[in-house]
Amino acid sequence: MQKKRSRIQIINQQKVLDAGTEVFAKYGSRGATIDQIAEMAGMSKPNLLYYFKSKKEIYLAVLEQTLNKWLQCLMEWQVTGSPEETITNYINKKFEFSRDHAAGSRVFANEILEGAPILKSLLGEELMRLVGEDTRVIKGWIKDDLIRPIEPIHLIFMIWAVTQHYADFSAQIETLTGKTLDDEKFYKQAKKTVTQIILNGVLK
Amino acid sequence: MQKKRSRIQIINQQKVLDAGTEVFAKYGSRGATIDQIAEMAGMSKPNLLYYFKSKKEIYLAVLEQTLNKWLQCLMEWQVTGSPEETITNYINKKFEFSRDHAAGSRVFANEILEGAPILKSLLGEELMRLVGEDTRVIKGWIKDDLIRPIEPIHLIFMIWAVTQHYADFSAQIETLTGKTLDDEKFYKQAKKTVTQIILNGVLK
DNA sequence: AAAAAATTTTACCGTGTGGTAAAAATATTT
DNA sequence: AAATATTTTTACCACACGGTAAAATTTTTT
Repeated sequence: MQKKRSRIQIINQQKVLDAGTEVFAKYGSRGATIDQIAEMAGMSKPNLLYYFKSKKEIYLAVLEQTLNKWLQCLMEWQVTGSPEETITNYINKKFEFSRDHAAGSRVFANEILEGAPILKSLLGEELMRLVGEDTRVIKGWIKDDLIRPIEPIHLIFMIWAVTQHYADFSAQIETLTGKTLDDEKFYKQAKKTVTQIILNGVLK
Repeated sequence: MQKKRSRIQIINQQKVLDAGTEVFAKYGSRGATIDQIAEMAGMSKPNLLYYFKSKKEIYLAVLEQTLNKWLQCLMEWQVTGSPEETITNYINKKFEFSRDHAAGSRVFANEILEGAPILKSLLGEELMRLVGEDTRVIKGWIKDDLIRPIEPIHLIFMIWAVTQHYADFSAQIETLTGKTLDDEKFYKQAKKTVTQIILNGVLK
């Protein structure tokens, strides 16, 4: 039986989550410090610890928040129409996520680089199930002769890899192109090229 | 005028670089600790600091070692034959790198997530030049009507993204498939699927 | 307006971490 | 074998970092 969160609580907890996302995205759960997060959130360290009682608790909350958004993204697509439509839609969603939750994507990247100790248990079955579904859909397409015979899991990885790349490695991309996904024109160009190559790559 | 490095020096410096690569790969330059590196290298912290006088120095040495291997990989390919041959060869080389230098790839990933403060200056021009060359080659192919008209830079990013994904996110890949690139069969399957999709994606 | 509850600040503490000094031990050269 | 140079260990130090206690302040309720 939880008491209703006060106005200030709601605001400040979100401030901490936002700041935490930025800092964890850059330095990972180990490299990030409470002081950094507190400063970015615009409050003193003890004040921050009034809302989250430890660094680990902030990290877990950040991971969970990001996770929910990510899972939602993965589930939002539908096998409504043709493979072409479905894949296009899937890539769209993933690109949108990379643009709108770049920091979150990087928090994930850091967590996985650390061996995914938390994500493994947080995601566990859930992701396996989702990937299983996707694999089955793709296998169906192959059986129905709608796409070339490829190993489904690697197509999924390809799409994840490429879309996440634009979020996770934006620092590199920016040095090389001067652009990020925030640049509308660049965003569309990247999405178009990737979609084109993957579609032509798998469609018969 | 450097004095000749002793037998023990050569062995132990390499031990530190190897251990450093592993630890920095997991926790990044900030999250990694000298103690961790020393333990993994099988020596005491002061002993390690006898060979490298600071954490930063270890990190720079690790980055540089990895960078050289990576640049070599990027330069090893040749525009000898057809786009098909060339791209296949390029993907091959990148996959090989991901398998044989997975930890190094992760060190890079961490560095870029941190904003690439060191890599930016270490790579600077070099990478720009290399990418510029690749871009020009691809543009040539398009002009000669050998491949579809795509935006070259995104094709390059795609290949980097996918190949690096298998090294950087191997923890995730392992939970989902139970395999890594060390598994010969999985390695070949991944390479084959990725090559197939990209070739079909760009070839006319 | 007074009382109660929630929030923020100040002043800390123990531990982890980067790094050093100097003695002890080991290798190498003479 | 003695002398010298190199390597390793022991014993530290200062500061960063995670976290706490309690007083001071602000907000909300009565």
